[in-house]
Amino acid sequence: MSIDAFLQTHRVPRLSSEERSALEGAIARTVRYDARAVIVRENVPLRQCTLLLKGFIHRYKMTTDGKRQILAFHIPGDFVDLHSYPLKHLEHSVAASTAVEVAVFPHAAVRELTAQSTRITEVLWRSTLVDAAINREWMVSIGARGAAARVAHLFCELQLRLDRIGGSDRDGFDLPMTQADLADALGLTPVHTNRMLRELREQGLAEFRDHHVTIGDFGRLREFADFDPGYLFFD
Amino acid sequence: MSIDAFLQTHRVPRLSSEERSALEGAIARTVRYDARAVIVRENVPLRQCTLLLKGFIHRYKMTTDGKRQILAFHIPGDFVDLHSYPLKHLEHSVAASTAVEVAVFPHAAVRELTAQSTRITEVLWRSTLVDAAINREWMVSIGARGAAARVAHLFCELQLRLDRIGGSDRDGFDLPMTQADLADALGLTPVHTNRMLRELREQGLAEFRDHHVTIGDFGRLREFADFDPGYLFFD
DNA sequence: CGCTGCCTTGAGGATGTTCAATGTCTGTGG
DNA sequence: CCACAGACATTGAACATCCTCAAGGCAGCG
Repeated sequence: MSIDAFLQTHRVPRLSSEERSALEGAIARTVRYDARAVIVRENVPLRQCTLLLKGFIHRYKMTTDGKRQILAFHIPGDFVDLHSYPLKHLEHSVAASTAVEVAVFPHAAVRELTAQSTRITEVLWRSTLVDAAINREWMVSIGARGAAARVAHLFCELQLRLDRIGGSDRDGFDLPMTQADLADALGLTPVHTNRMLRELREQGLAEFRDHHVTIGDFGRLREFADFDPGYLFFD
Repeated sequence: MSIDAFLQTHRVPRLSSEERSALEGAIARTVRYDARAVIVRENVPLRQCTLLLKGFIHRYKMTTDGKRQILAFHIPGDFVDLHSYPLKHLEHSVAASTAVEVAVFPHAAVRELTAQSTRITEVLWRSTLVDAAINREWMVSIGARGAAARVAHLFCELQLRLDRIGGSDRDGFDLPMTQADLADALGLTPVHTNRMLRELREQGLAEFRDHHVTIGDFGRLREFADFDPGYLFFD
């Protein structure tokens, strides 16, 4: 049952129950990490991938002058570093945003899965490519959208992704990051992120307080953010 | 022989001559496009992928208010939209930067390849993930590097990628884009890009003139740009 | 010629950053 | 129970970076 969220996130193509249990069977073990623990360090050879079961994870890269760019936020059901299977190592690091529980898939088990079923292979491959599509949309946000829209766009994305796995509540969702984390994801400073959050709040678009995002009117936020969910590939 | 550049870009794992010819055999035909032709339009169902043989291609996405973010530049040997195979359609568009020649791989042929050889599958999967790694590095550039370093970083990347396929010359490489194209890739305005190019020129780091980039001292440019080629996965 | 596309430069302004100070909350140790 | 430290949020003021608007230059081309 531990891969339910993964399957919800990637509905296409549907897998048979044999395929589902083959996937489940590839899990070697589950592991817990404390908040802020570094799960994968860049450039270290890897022999396993991790699927996130509980909590939040982020991926990031540091520049020489000490700036951190957060590359992705991951929620339960995300195959956080499946791309380490074809790549053998990662060029960025992976860390726990909160206390997390992950399922470990040894590369050897992934290899067996792909040898046995081209359908499973396509589902796995596809999931790495949806991550890439999200990366690209973030490029658009950081490169071409103003700061306030950038914050709003991230909130829209997380709302929909969390909806899909039952991780949201009536009027928003829990977001365990700090404003400084958001800033590093959005290519802004913490100070300016704070001001943009105030603007969203004053305009009644969204509020971020006590690690919870409250969205009054999703349609209005979506329009403000220039948000089109197509890139999430929920088909 | 048309996939030589692809194999040079993705040296690992090495393929047997049977695997190479299987890859070659999956090519249905080659097609030419004029400069600026749109090769793939976003959200249109696709039944084939294109491998770039000659010329330059870029991928891009438009925002509602008319800004264009260029997501990637492709050079010969790049499997431009292989990710359309697992995804079935793209969330962005693909266009020819110059007159180009591409090899067409029907999705059905890719499916046969993956059914026959897990090694080929891994090579193809890997190539889509190297593209994603480049996307992530661009996120770092746009989000965390100053404008001048951003331009320099792009030049470093293209130099190394072109070196690998024999597309560079002694002191630089041909780059058919306009300054406005570079601007849209870097998240800058054309005016500011122009000023950053002047700065690089005045500092003796790099010169962009007549669609040619001349790099005096790669080491110095690399340091200026905070460039680390690890993300290109040339192992 | 007189377009058109692209590059270049200047001046002024918007957006986002930096630096610094203050407030709040929480956990910790005396 | 209180004092204190640390992490995070918030605000102001000055500043840097990058953008916008506008004009002019140059080359290629019908």
